[in-house]
Amino acid sequence: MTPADLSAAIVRVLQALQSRGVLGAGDLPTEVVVERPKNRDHGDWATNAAMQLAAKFGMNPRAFAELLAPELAALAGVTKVDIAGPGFINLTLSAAVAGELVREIVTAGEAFGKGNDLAGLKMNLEFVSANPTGPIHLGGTRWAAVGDALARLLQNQGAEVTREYYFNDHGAQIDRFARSLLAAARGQETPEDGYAGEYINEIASRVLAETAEDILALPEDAAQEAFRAAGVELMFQEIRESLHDFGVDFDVYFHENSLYESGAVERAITKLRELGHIFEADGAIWLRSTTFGDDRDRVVIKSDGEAAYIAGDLAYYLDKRERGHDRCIYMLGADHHGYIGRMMALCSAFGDEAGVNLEIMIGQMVNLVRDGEPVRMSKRAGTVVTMEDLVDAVGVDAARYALTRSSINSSLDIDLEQLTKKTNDNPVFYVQYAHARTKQVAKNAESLGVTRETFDASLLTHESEGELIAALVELPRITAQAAQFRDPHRVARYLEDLAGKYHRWYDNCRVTPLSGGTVELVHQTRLWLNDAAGQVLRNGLRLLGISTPERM
RNA sequence: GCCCCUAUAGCUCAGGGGAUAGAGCGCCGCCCUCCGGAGGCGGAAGCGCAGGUUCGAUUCCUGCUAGGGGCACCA
Repeated sequence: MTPADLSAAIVRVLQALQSRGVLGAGDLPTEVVVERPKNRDHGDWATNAAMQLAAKFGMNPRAFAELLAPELAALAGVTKVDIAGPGFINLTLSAAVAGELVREIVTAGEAFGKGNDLAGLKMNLEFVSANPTGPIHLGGTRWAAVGDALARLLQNQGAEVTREYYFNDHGAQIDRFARSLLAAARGQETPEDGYAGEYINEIASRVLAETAEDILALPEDAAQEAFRAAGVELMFQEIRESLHDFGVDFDVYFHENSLYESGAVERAITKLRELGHIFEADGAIWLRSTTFGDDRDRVVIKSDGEAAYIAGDLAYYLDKRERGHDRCIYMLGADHHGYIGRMMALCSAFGDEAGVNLEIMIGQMVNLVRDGEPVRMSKRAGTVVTMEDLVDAVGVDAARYALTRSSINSSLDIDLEQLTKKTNDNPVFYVQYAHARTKQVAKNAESLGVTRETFDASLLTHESEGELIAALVELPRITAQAAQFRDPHRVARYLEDLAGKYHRWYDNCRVTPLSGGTVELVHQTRLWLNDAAGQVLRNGLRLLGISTPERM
């Protein structure tokens, strides 16, 4: 019996009480909170239903609980019902009923933990979208790890997810990039507003080496254009490779430039004009975004005839929607929070529902720390830490895990030296080790003749077994919640907790008999529990995009 | 000036209204007579300040303080 089952059972009891007239008229909830009490003495599960509902029926919580208790005690598998504190109802289940879940987990296998909260929804998740003017650094690496995990979580709830990367290959910054390459190729100093760094020199040399014609002999404009085209392409390849090595592959790499080439920008503006949200002033074309709560109207086409950045955003959003995406999620860095107002406004301007069809997640910064002191990252000083640097230092799993286990609302400090020197400190190993241990235990058990022929849930009576089972059955709730709140870190924290419960169980309950002992039913049954733990750890790690080694 | 995020143990962080606030690392003390000690057990140690809502607030609201990040006809 899962907590969800218990919740449903309690609701049925409430309905029965009402239909018998024991309970007066009033709306009943469709589910009640059933959770694991912190204190083990309070039973296996607890509900605050009486406290939540008593006032509605004009009763005090304890009296309400008294009404409910005998009915709950009569449920199959419930061995004890207590009323405690202000009106908590504590339930204790028989070991057999609790343990039966172990068989369900093993039977469900990889499907355990899946849900269908988002079934039928087509979702577009845009993340990273770093400019192709340099390698991906720590901030982008965070979104890569979190975004990919979130995509997995949304898919896990039945959504059809498109992972998308918006590739800003249009505009002034790209010109700066091209000029920087050209200068580097000529051995000149970096332009005032240009990009510097070893990678600029490398790309400049590669462009020279891989282009047949002599670029440097071309007129200025043509030379710059040649470096722009080839340089962006090389940078793009590098970014895509880094991401791939990081375990993140996008379904769509969308080129901003294509919006201009295809006329999509024009179409988007025309559509908004028809809707009455476009006006002209001071020689520029504006979106009247203040109609939709933005704090100022936005220039779409500048007075010099060039498109402002938001022009691309308009066309891009429209394009996503026309491709059939019900929900468009943008993951942006904290430096883009001022963006939310205009983005929501453009969503509304198209007649969509802001916050539903368009959703923006703002993630805070990643800082580099050394010996507890913040390290100022500077492109010029060459102290920018890239995705590749991080992976080289700590490996993909540790990097992804470190970036995923915290809420994106918190800024994150990464101490590269600490992660480099003492990788054992990283909690990912604690979780992966637990998984590897389940594999090793199973292997030993099999070699000692412990089979899976029999499973008798009533034998799982040790306290650590009850704790472990209760944690295992939480996976579906955790993954559903993580998807709903867009919080992959909940899965990581859950796994750490689960790993601890598994290690504790391992220390208390042997799957294999002591030498000289005989294999008994309890050993076979525990092998099932061991398998279930391995399965849940595996399912959880996969949702985070972390590997599941069988030995470490 | 306005906007966003944050403030929980020595450190890095969980905790999306419930009972005695958790984990990892660090510190102190234990456990190798058996499935991996990358583990387990015990201990010291904490909700920035002030109000409010609630039966109940670390959680929700307001103000204050502190830290981080933003406020373009840049992209």
